[in-house]
Amino acid sequence: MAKISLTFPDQSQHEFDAGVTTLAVAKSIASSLAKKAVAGNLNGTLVDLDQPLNQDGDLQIITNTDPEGVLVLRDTAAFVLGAALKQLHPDLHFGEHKADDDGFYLDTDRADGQVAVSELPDIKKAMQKIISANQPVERKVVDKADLLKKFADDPYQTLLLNAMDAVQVHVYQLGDYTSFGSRALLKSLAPLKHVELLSVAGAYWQGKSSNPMLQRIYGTAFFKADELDADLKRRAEIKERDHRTIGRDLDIFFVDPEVGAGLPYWMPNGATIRRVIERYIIDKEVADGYEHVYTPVLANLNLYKTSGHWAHYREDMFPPMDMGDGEFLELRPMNCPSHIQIYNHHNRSYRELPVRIAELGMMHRYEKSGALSGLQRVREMTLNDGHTFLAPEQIQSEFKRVLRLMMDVYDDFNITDYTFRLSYRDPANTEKYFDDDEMWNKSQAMLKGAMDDLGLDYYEAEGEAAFYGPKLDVQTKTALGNDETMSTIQLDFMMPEKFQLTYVGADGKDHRPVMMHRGIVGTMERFIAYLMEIYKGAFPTWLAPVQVEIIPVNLDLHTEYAQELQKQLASQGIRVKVDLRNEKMGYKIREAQTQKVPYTLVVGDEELRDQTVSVRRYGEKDANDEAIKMFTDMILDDIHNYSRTGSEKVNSNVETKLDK
RNA sequence: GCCACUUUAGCUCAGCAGGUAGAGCACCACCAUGGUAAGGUGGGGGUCGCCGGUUCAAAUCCGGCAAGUGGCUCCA
Repeated sequence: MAKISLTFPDQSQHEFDAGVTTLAVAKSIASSLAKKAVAGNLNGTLVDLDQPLNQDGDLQIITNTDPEGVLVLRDTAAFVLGAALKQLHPDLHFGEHKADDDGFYLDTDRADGQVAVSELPDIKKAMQKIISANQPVERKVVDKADLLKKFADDPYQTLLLNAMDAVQVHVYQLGDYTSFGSRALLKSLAPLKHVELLSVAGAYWQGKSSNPMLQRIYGTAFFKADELDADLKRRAEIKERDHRTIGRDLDIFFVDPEVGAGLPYWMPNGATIRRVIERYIIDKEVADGYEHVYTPVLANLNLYKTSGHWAHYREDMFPPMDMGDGEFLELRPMNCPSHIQIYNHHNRSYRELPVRIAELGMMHRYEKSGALSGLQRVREMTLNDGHTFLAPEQIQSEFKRVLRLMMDVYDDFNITDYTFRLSYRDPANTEKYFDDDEMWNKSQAMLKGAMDDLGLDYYEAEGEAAFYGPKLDVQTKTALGNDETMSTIQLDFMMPEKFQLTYVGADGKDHRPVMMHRGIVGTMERFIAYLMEIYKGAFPTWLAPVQVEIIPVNLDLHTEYAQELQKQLASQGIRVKVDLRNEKMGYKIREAQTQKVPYTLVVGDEELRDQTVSVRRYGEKDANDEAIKMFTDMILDDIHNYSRTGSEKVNSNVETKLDK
C-alpha cells in the first residue's frame, strides 16, 4: 500500500498509509487529541476529520480550542442554518456564506419577501432540531454538471458554480440541503450546542451595489456555553461604549433630523471638549511650523472644476447654488483648493519651502442617508487639515515629520490601538482617479519606500486612495467594530499641476512643488466620537467638560466656602461647578459620578475649619482630605500633563523608529 | 442609495383583537435634609414621526414620505 509522509507542527515526520484520515492520525498521537480534534490543516488547507489524505505534507490537528477550530464550528453552524431554512422555505435561494472571528453569516433570497428578524426564533428551533437529530453530514465529490442541474432554479448557486474551474466539486449534504464552498465541517453536529442567530441585514450579491440585494442572516457559535454568554454580553455592552449613547447621556451633542440629518449640534459639554482639542492642536501645529489660516466654506464652482473635485467627487458634493447671474457657488467638500489659493497669493521662493498651511476647515459632503451615523459620519464636518507645499526632495523628511507630530498627539490622547494602511488606487478602475499612470506609480512607490525605510508595519489596500493621490491612513475601530480612518497623510502631484503652482528655484527658474495633504486628529466630529468610545465617556481631566464638582454638605453653612473655592479654582482656569440644588449629598455625588466628573469635592465643617477639601476621584469609592493648595497643584499638574500617569510615551515603538 | 426593522412625554419604554394615552427617570413646587451612588408628597408636560386612505370611530389597520437602528455599497 502506498505511503504518505506527514510532518507535524513539532517538525517530526511520520509515515502513514495513503488514505489515512486526520482523525486516525490524531488517534495515533493521543486519544485525548482525537477527542478534541475538529479538523485538519494539511499544507494550509482545512480538511475534514474523515477526509482521506493522499499527499505528503505538513499536518496540523485543529482542535476545539484553536481559533481555526471555532471557524469550523461556525462554518458548520452556517451549514445547519442553510439546512433549516431549506426545510422551512424550500423555495429559498442561497448566496454566499462565511465564518470569521465575529461569527458567521449566510445570504438568502426569497421572491415573496426577505427573511425577517421575527423569523429568527423559529429558524433557530429548526436548527436545534437538526442538531439534536445529529444525522451525519454527507461529504461527497460530485460532477459540477450534475450540481448545476440540481441548482438550476437557484441563480446565485449557479453563478458560484460557473465561476469555479473544477470539473468536480466537494459538497456537503444533509437531507434536501446541499452546500459547497465550506472549508471544512465538523464530523458530527453534536458539538454545535451553543449557537445564536443575531440579526439580519441586506447585503449586495457579491458586494456590488449594482447587483440585487440579498438578506444576510448573522449568527455566532462557540464550543462552550460561557464563551457564548460572554460574547453575547460583549455585544450588549457595545451600546454603553457607543458614542451616540454617551453623547446623549453626557449631553455632548445631538442631531435633530427635522433640521437636518447628519448636521450635529454641539451642546456646551461637547463644545468645551472640542474647544480644548482645537486650541491644543492649533498650538501644537504652530509650534511645528504650520501657519494657521481661515478660508471660506463657500467658493465659486470653478475652483472645484479646476481642482478635479467636480469631475471625480461630484456625487459627494452638495449641489451648486445657482445665484441667478451666471455664478454658481459651492459648499466646499475639501479644503485643499482653499489652501492652494493661500499658497498662490504670493510668489514663493525655494527658500520658504516647505510652506505649511493649516486650518480647522469646515467642509460639507453629501453623504448617502444610509451612511450617516452620529458624529462618525456626518454631512458637515471640521477637518484638522494641513497642506505642505514642498520640493520633491523634501518629501521623505516631511513625511517623517508629519508622522512624528501624529505620534506626539497620539501620546497626549493615549491612543494606541490603530494600524497603518497604505491606500493605493484601484488598478481595475482607474477612471475613478486622476489619469496619470506614471504619477501614481511614482507616488505609491515613494510612500511605500518611506514606510519601509522607517521599518513600520502596514498593510496595503487597493482602491482606497484619494482621487488625486495615494495615502497613508491610520485606521481605528469604532465600538461597533467598524474600521474607520482617523489620520491620513496624502501625496499629491496632481493639484500643483492643475493649479500651475510654482516656486522660484535657486536657478531663478520656476519649479513645480509637490503637495502633502494631512490630517492629524482627523475631523473634530469623528475624533471626539472616537475619544468618547475609548474613554467610555470618562474624559481625562484636561478634556473633561466639568473638571471639578463641589458639593457643600449643608447649604446654609457651607455654600459660602464652596463658592469661594469655586472662585479660586476657576481663576486658575479650572472648569468647576458648585451643586447648590436642594438635594441630599448622596444624590449629588451619584450624579457627579454618572456624569463622570474627574474630581468631586465635598466640603463641610471639617473642611471649612481646616481649609481643606474632601477629594473623590471618578470611579473611586474613597475620598481623601487634602489642603486646598495641594489639590490645586495636583489638578493643574494633571491638566498640564494631559492626564498621563507616567512619563512614558505610549507609542514609543513607532517613535523610536522615527528618531533613527 | 439599497434590504430588514423601528418611530408614543426631555430619556428608557408599556399600551396595539380600532372606542381619541400610561410608568419609571428627568423637570417644577412644597416638605424633609450633616458626610461620599437615588428622601417624601404633589404637579406640569404628548395634535402617539409626517401626509393620505379604510371606518361611525385610527396611536392601533392599509399606502406613501421622512428620520433612526443593524448591515451592504460608499467614505474623514
